Amino acid sequence: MKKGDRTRDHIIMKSAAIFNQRGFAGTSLNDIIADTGIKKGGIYRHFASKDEIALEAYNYAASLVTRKFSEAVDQEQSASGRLIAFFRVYEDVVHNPPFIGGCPMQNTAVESDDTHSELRDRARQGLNIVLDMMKIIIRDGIEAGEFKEDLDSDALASFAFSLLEGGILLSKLDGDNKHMLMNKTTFSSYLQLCCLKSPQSIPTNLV
Amino acid sequence: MKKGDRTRDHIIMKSAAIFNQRGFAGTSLNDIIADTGIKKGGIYRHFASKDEIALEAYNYAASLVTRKFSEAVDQEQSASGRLIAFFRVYEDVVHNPPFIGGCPMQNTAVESDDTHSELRDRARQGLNIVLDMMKIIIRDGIEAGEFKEDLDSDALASFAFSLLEGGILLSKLDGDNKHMLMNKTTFSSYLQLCCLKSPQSIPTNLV
DNA sequence: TATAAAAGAGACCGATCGGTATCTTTATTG
DNA sequence: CAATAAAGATACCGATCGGTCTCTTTTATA
Repeated sequence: MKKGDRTRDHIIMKSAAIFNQRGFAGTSLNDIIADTGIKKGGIYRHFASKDEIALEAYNYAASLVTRKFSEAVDQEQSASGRLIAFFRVYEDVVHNPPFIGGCPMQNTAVESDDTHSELRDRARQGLNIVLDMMKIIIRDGIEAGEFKEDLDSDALASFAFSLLEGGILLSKLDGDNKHMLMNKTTFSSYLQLCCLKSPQSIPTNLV
Repeated sequence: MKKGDRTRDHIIMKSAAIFNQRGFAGTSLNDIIADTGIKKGGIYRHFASKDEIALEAYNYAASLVTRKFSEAVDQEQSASGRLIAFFRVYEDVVHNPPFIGGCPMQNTAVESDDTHSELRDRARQGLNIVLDMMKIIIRDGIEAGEFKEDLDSDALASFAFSLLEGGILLSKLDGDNKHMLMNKTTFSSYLQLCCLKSPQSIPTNLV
């Protein structure tokens, strides 16, 4: 690996942390210069524009969080355990998030929604990656007989992911992990009471 | 009402729409000048700084959404109906949100989380206002015998609001209201199956 | 309606924005 | 180790940033 490639990676990693905390518009090249210790001429040797840095930075942060999701999911055997694993990744979002600044998809989505179509598209990709992970887990759970057969995998995936992202929002804003933890608990009981086939399942005449 | 006060309100209303779409850092005074038709000198006669405009703009947008929440809640009699009413306000978040640009609390929270403490404090106030509204509804529902007595009002309020905010995030990013609608449906069935006391309540030995 | 006060336009301020061109230094490779 | 290519620093660019000042116009009041 050449020197230049290492520098490029260094810039991406550092700027990802800044972008994820201050946003695209809220981050200036001087911020990146200050954090990387590399002057403007050095930075622009590796990137054509601020946009290119931001796109690469998002990819880096998002793939890192996705990897942590995968690792947490792989530690669980049951489908419900795997769904709840996503919450474990963010259980200390206030002081120890999987990536500094919180969820890259959330931060990027909210800012770029009405402003930066390229970044928004990346965030949309990230959304679909996580939703697909969840849907596969749910369908596997149905096939394995853990979940009820008429379970709507799309609805449950959106439900779980919304709850996760909403919990991140509330806990970060409040400076207290309690919202995340309560959501995890409530979601867990929802899975047991409404999604499991047996033996904790509720009578079918009530569904 | 004097001319100046009307102008001030006009600036607040217009800039609230811009800030809620492009964010604080992503909005320049020239954007506000372009949208209001008032030149810089005219604007700075009514506000001391861009920060002051943003704070007033947030107050305006947030109070408007809060009013729509109240109106929707007031149309329902049951506690579960009132909780679901919050979702109705955002049911067409993609094309017809209660305020252009989406949820002001969400947009402000995500951007100002690590950058602008004054704006973050306003967003935090907004969070607590909505959570308190929900908690009151839930406690009233318990007292009225609609909800089970051991229901955790804090947990259910965080749960409902997280789901709402997460649904807004997913639907806006995806450009499709389906996430919001699915969340509303799933949450509705959760209320019926896990929160109602009777007659739809589930057997107590399963709770 | 005269007059003072309020409101707004327009020019201007230094600082910073993203980005480029040139020159020096550092790695890489024959 | 020499030659060359890669990498990075420095200085600079025009544009725009938030904000101020002065002067004109409009509004409200006596």
